[in-house]
Amino acid sequence: MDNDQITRKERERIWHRTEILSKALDLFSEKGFHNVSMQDIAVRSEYAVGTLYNFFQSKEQLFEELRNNCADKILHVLGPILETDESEEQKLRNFIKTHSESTEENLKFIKMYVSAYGTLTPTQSSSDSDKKSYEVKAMLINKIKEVVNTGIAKKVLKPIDTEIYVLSLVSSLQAFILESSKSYDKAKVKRGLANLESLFLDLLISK
Amino acid sequence: MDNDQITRKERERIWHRTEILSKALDLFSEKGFHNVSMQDIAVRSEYAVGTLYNFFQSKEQLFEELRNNCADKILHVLGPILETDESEEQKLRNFIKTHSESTEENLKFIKMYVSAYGTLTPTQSSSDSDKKSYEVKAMLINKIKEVVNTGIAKKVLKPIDTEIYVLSLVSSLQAFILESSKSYDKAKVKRGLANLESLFLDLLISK
DNA sequence: TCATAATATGAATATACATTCTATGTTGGT
DNA sequence: ACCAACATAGAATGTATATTCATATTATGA
Repeated sequence: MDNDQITRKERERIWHRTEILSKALDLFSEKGFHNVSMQDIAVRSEYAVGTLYNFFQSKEQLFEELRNNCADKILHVLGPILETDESEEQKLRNFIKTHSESTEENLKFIKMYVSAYGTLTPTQSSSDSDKKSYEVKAMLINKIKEVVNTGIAKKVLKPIDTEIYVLSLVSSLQAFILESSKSYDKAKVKRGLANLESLFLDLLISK
Repeated sequence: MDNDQITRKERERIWHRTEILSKALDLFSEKGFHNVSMQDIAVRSEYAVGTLYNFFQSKEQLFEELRNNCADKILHVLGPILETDESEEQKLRNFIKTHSESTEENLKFIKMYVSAYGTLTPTQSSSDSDKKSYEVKAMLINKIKEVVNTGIAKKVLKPIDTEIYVLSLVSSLQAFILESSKSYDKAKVKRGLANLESLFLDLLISK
């Protein structure tokens, strides 16, 4: 129980927290923020309502934590892909492909986010607690723009309107992921993403 | 006051109804379904809360009516564009271009819808009252698919995965409209749509 | 002008939660 | 086994807001 090592109690507490977060995420992604009550979360996570408040200040705060986790995870998975030393073309291909793996995990986040705020495309910062996940999204979008712009500057990609291209790419990926969540079929998702890839890459590569 | 002509009273009643609907639409599109109270609608429309219930059974039902109006309007504007006797290419171009006119009007609907359900892309019928607007959207998407497929069959368009193409086109248009709603600048919207048009048409036309 | 019907009103009621609080269990050290 | 310290429980409280309803206002036509 010395002070630089975490106690079992602390470990358990953290574990319980993540359990609650995980069940809450399931619920939020199924029904959306407003249609999930603390009661619901309590039942699903097999804790009492009061107990939830030992872990989280409020429903808002619980939700916010999920949102931030989400942002972190997405940035962590997708960010590095755009920073390798491969060609711009390859970076973009990898970026799109990766969505088939991160989908199962991130789908819930996407759904949750979308169900609460309506869109994943950055909008005027809805509330204020929103900030972090908003920044993360903006950051990611900027990285993609950068890759495309660099490619264009190097003349390995066709010159196009980067703004529109990236908006289109990102929204298409999101729509696709939401769409595939209906009937989850890994093979189908792979195929769809491959098609999306050739769709969007054809635009950038002169044959 | 004979029975086949509408009385002034009835006309007024209808007018009052649409006034309420219009103000409610403003509110819903600004803040989303859950963040607007009947009180809010009453104040904005300059009626008392109780009066609203003379016109609508419930908040839900009021919202549902707006949703259906929305679906009808969209279908009415965009449907015919896909049914002219122009070339498939031209139909698609017109479809995209038309978004710059219908934007101001439809933006509110889109925002309202999105703020309540998270996406405009058809998903599994969320509730059940959703049915109509769901069907309308599916119908529209099918029409676009048909146009693309016909074009491909006639060999005037390049063969691609229609499913993905249409999903991508529609979601990009929506994202773009939401995006442009931030800073409303008609010229910019036109330019953006022109770029989207060439983006998506390039994919279908072999130079 | 008055009686009646139709509308509109907003205070009162009902309901659905978020949040708090006290009682009850549980754990780990002695 | 006993005692803190801590964790859990779920009933009680407070609040926001959808919905109702008794009353007031207005319109209609004799």
